Amino acid sequence: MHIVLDASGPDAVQASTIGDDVSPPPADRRVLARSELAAFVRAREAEEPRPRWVWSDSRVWYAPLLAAGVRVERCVDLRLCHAILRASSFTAGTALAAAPVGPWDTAVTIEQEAHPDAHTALFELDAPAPGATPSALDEFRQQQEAVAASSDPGRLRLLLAAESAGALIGVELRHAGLPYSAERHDDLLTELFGARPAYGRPAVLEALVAEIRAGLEAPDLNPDSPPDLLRALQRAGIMVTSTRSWELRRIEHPVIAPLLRYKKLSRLLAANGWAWLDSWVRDGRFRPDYVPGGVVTGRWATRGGGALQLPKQVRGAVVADPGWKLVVADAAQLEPRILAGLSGDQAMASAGRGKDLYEGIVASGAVEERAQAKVAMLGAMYGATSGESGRLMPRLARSFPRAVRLVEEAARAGERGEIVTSRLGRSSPPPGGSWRAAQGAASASDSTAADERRARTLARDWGRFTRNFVVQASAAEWALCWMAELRNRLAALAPGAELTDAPHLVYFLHDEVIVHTPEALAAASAEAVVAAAQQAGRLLFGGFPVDFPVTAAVVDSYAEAK
DNA sequence: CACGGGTGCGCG
DNA sequence: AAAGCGCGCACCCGTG
Repeated sequence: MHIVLDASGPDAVQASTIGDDVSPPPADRRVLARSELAAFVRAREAEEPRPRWVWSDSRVWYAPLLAAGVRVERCVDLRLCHAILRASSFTAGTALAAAPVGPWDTAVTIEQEAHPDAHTALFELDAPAPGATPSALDEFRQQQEAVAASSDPGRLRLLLAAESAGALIGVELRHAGLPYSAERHDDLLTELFGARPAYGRPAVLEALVAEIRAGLEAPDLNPDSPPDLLRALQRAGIMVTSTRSWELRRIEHPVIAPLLRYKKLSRLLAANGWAWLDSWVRDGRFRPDYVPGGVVTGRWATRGGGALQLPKQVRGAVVADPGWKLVVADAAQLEPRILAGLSGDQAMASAGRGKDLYEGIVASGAVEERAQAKVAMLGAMYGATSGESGRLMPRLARSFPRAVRLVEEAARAGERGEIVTSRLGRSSPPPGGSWRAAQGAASASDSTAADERRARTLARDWGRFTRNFVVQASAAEWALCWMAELRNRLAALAPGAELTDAPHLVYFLHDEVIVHTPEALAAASAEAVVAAAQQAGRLLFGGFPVDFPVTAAVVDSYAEAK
């Protein structure tokens, strides 16, 4: 059963109840005052079977519900599902895919323009004004039609359900927040920089700047300016072509040590210093703005707060509440395992049976050392052409021909300008106009060698993107299934409890999750994490025997895990 | 003064 | 060891 929510006025919501066959008119259709919505949803969630809520955008509809203490089990996030169905090769030729660009394609932009400050907007966002967005019911019907007419309705249904679950989780993560000790963070900063300065650089950084200026005999040097710094280095006889740390690290010169130290410290201060603490941590919680589906591959993005770049250096400030624990879990070698499943490569799957896939590759005899196995796998998935990684490719291809063939074919398709598709049906965007123009110019009768070189470079670049897309996008699908399963299992550990009174997800990082749980349920939460990973593997790859081991550490602080 | 591209570095 | 995928963010600097 579905209940479709539509804004039907500034203060009114229309709720239409429809069955699994979405074509007949709604069995029930009612208009509610917005103030009645939370109670209505709460009541429906208490009945069996629970409905699947169908709405335009989970951030708009779900955040106020959560704020009112109401959780939902399932939804359809029409905006996210629309984006998938528009682009998927599975739905090519359906009415939805063929329709001209419409409001469902631009909804995000409209919201962003109306509410540029997403940080505060989350809880203030209103449902789209009537007329701004066409009927959710109509859109839902068109989406169902597209799925039914697609080449693989089963996989697409799973993808849409997982994507929608992700949308709910994104809102819940923001609502719960990551338990974060501002005090510990402040202690760390104070230890590194001294007391917080009222303005300007902390004394520690100022001293390093003085040391660097003296060492390079450049009294006015601004070490934050790469061109300025590069000139000063070269004047001092240090022949580097950039100011990147890894390049500087190879130079022997007394100025290098303070310079590298300055770079490391100033980076930490700029990205996660006191200013970051002030804007993003409040009441013991870090609340970043997650954007499910924000990356072309279906990975999540973040807007503000930099949640997906939380440096290892500060993870000690992520601490469980008293009487609570963190379950920190990550999927071991997720992407190579995904590749094994995608390609049906039995040899690679068996290399990954048990714990460490890279050790398994060594045991298979393809390479001698774990580090080689890792660099070779990454090279295969990213399209390395040179260096150690490039040299190892033939050996990898000999031992794992199916896996390597799959990524090679994805790369060739991209080079031809074709789209590629993930396990469950997310397709890559086609290359843009300038890409096509460059290919056209290279094959024209009057093309120059430069035209051809440029076209070839662009084609190879795009091939590396599509090569990686099939793996990264499928891994993102696995992660969504993992989290969706986990969310259900955690909810079952404490039926009826409010989100933050029971074990709940507080962090997600591509192949890693953190659960915040009362101590008594920590072991059960850790088991749920592991079981959910196995279920995700079955959802994506059915009976194909590829393992997805996850480590699940029960800890007080994020820094204690691995 | 705002904006956009480039650089560098944090994460997976 | 430092190229090969996907990001976000701070900062610099040139341009309008």
